Amino acid sequence: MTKIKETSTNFSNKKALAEECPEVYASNMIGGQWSLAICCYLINGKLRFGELKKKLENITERMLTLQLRRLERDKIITRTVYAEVPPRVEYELTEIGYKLKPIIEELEKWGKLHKKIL
Amino acid sequence: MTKIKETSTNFSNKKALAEECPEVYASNMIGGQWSLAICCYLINGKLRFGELKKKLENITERMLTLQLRRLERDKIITRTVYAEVPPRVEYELTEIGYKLKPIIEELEKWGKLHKKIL
DNA sequence: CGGGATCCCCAATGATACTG
DNA sequence: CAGTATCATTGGGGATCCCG
Repeated sequence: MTKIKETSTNFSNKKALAEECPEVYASNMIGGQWSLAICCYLINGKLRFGELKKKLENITERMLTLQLRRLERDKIITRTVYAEVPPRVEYELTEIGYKLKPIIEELEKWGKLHKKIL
Repeated sequence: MTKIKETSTNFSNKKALAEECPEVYASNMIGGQWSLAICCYLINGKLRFGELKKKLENITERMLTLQLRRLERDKIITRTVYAEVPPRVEYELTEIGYKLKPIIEELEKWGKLHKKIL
């Protein structure tokens, strides 16, 4: 069993801030790393490990595994293992995971806006 | 003059992803680190360096400076220096910086939701 | 196929001291 | 007050190999 650190991302002392500040808390949950990209792809439905890896092109298997485990631990995605040969593992957003959609949409809008003023 | 690295956050190869994916791009801009927290405080109006430092309690001056410089470079905040003694420097969100508000609001909603299911 | 285990490096951050 | 400079540290993430 892989040891997962307590924190979602690397917040040294932002922990205290996150406690009282839901937006910072949320940002710590899905900000940075690959979490958001993974959620973006999963928002259209479940995907297998290999499919995610393909979509994320440059991610290493190690990283993908770590990120998925984090998201699973934080109840944002579910992991379903099928007892087959070869193995099949599917990842899907949880109910609250799907609720990230408005955030993603707003991020998308803003991202497009910001690119223009580059 | 402090050298600021090219990247907004630490995206190794997420760069490619961010190019075609505005939401990931946006997440790279404000996700992680202290960026979002800073924007949260500035959304209510301009603040001085010391005021930000106070609100962010645990941040070091060095870190705060770095984050502010990044945000300034990315046109999310403006930095105004007043030629006074003692010095006064104010930080304020730019137009596009203020447009982060919907994102922050959605993050806040989701954060509160997620805390409940802990 | 979908990982786990190890080794290792460097970029991000902390700590401390100094300054216009 | 609002930084800058320098050194020390650490853990995030890459590379590689192995497994059920």
